[in-house]
Amino acid sequence: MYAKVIVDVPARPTNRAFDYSIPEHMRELVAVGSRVGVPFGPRTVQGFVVELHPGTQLDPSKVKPIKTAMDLQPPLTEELVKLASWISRTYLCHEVTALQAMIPGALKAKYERHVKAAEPGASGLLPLLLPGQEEILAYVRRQETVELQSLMDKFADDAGLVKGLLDEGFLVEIQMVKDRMSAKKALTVFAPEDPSQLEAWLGELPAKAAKQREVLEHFIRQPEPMKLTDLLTELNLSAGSVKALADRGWLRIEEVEVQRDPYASRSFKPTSPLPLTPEQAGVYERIRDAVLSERQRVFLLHGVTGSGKTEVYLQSIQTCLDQGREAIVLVPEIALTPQMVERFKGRFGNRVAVLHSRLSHGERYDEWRKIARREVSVVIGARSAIFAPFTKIGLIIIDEEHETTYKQEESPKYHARDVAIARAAEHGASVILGSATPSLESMYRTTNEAAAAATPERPAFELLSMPSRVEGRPLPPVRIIDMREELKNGNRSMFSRDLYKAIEERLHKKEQIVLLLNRRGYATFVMCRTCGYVADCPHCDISLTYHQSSRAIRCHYCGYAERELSLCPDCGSEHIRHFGTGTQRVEEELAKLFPGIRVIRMDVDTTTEKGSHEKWLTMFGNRQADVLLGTQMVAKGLDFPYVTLVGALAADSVLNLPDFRAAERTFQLLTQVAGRAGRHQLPGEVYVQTYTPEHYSIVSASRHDYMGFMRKEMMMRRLHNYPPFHRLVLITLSHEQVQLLIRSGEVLAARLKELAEDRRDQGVELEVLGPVASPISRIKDRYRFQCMIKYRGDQDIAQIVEQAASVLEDAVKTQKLTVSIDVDPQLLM
DNA sequence: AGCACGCCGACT
DNA sequence: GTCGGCGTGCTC
Ligand SMILES: [Zn+2]
Ligand SMILES: [Zn+2]
Repeated sequence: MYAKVIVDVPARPTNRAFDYSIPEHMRELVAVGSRVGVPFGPRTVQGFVVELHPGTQLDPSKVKPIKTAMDLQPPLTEELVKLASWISRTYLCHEVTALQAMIPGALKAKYERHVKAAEPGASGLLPLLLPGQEEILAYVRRQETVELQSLMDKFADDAGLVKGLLDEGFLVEIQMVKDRMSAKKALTVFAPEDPSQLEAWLGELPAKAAKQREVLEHFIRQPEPMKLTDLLTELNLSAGSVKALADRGWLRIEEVEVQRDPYASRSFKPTSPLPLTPEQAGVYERIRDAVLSERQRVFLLHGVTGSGKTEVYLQSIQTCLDQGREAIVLVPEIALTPQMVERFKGRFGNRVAVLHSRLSHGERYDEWRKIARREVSVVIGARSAIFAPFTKIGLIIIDEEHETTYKQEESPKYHARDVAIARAAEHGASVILGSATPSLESMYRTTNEAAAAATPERPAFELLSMPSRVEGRPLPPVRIIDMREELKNGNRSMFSRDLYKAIEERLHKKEQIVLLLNRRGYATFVMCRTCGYVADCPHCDISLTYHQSSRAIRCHYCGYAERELSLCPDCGSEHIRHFGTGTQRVEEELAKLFPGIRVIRMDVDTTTEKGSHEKWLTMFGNRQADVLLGTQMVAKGLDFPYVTLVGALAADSVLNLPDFRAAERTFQLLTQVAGRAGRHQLPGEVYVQTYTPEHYSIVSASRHDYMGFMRKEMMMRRLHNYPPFHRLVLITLSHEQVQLLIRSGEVLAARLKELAEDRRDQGVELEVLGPVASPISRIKDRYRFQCMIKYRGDQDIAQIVEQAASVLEDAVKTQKLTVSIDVDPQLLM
């Protein structure tokens, strides 16, 4: 038997399967999707088995055997292996990178090189050792095996001697491929199955063995096995007494694999399906029928905030589970709060696994294993949960589908929405894309125009709408405030007079306020007030940001840091201003304007600590503060019944960015934050401060008019050939020398145009923009240039891009040029 | 990506 | 004459 293996060497020439023979004793352990250790040239690397064959095309004597089988059960299903290949072709990444993205971090390869001393005389030579080598050899003999790196470190001055010992065979190398996961084991105490036995033994105990008595009594009360550490703390004992009982053979202590359940300590109130409104019921029935049909269907569910999408999700999942199939729910990381988890655990109990980045390696692995072992049938998680190794998926839900976090910024640069659709095709599953502000890309695919161009790979979407709020409360009125007028009237503060009054009123009535400040345009920086000098990173084309906590200024891209300045390096002035985050400034101003105001500030500075995000929200929910002030992150999350005022302080700060999605982002953010006000009994109000009050994204958001915004924005996009009408591929090149970079960029652009021209008769038509300098033109001393390709979405141009990029292969190899390809980029940086 | 093999400059 | 520089090419 032979296995085709994708090796863990992410490079162009190795981006293909290599054949290995499967030793007889490994037959049972090697399957499609297993990880294996294989010899690759002079070293040993990890690989993924992607195919099994009875024979090989190669000269069998050239084929080496697999060295180690790393899994008892393959961590990837055949479907996921196939999906990895699709991802690598679609997003132009190495296949192994796609495979790696599908397994939990704990299983990522770790390479260790160990050495041991050769058997004496094995080399057949009299040991002709250099001075010092004998010492090294003796050290290794004492340790039996030593990790090569630690040996090199220990004898750092004589690294050459170590190398010599290796070359001459006095030391032999053992290469190991490991993963970071050693299943966590805990000593567990077991009582005999017959509890009456324990009572009998109780009598046999010497009177003074009080502690041992306690242990036996415990197991009479609770015969279930218990972790030793838990037992010791509960009964306040030392291990000796338990050990003594085990020595008598009365109790058994064994190492048992533990599963960490991060939610074990929480109890979830079981909930039952709620009655649906006619609107919800109509939507639910469409989804139910699709799930039951077991065919791929994609729904775009446009539901205003508060329209009760979650209940529709829950009941649709129930349908899917009743059918014996599984469900995946994706939620933006920031919205994956305990409250959100609770809604799913409350309904489906321990059939739910939760995957998110705040779990430790081990916790994540445990949740993942519950999925792999089919102990659960629902997964809720952030982007990468789309790779849950289920085998019978019936439903995939992507909540807040417009969120950019569903696009991975590192390779593989996949979009979870597209991966979901690909998996749904394979499983005959339905996909629900839910949002109050659907992305234009998704909306476009519900149109007749898109339906006409639909392919199995890019199916049309079906639009479902939930335009009314469940509790019937209207969306809050939104007031646009023209900050130019304020300026004219001499108000230079961040608060307009109207917003000021509104805040004052809420404070008086003891109601709560949410204030939003987009981060862009209010970034932190350091400036000399005398000469205007701004501290820039010496390695990147970006200003340094001020970190109040460490009193340092640092670069967000390369980590370069220096102490805060006291003198201007240019003019020597002492008038240096360290601008904190925008929110920090707002906080200061609030304190000045409203003495005694209680403000919770949520931004990158205050939410880095694990769990802090939730802590602040809980505090605010308990009315321990008057104002919740923050960036994007306050736009999401909980319902706060006492919030009656929402203020967007600089609504247009995103609009000024050179990004064709700026209007869409602005609209989404304003709509989302407006949904925070007046969700319960008390009526709410929203104030939007802006310097561009006439902009359609702001006007439409103030009217809660998604369709109006969407039509206008569609027109703009069509006019400029932007997505969703055309698709984009962004190719970014980086190198230390600008000249080489420009030359490479030009070669690439020319090659792209040439290849497109060659295929003109096959309907290929693409526009190549650039090369131009990237918006951030230098990072870590490397300059960056980019080419943008625009093309009609019905073409498959991946192969052309791939081929064109290969002309740079030489420069990549010999000159350290880097090429990064982003298909359907979300950020044009 | 690594790592070995192989062919030219400045050292004992 | 040799040590080591990194260009070139391969890995089942
Ligand atoms: Zn200055
Ligand atoms: Zn930098």
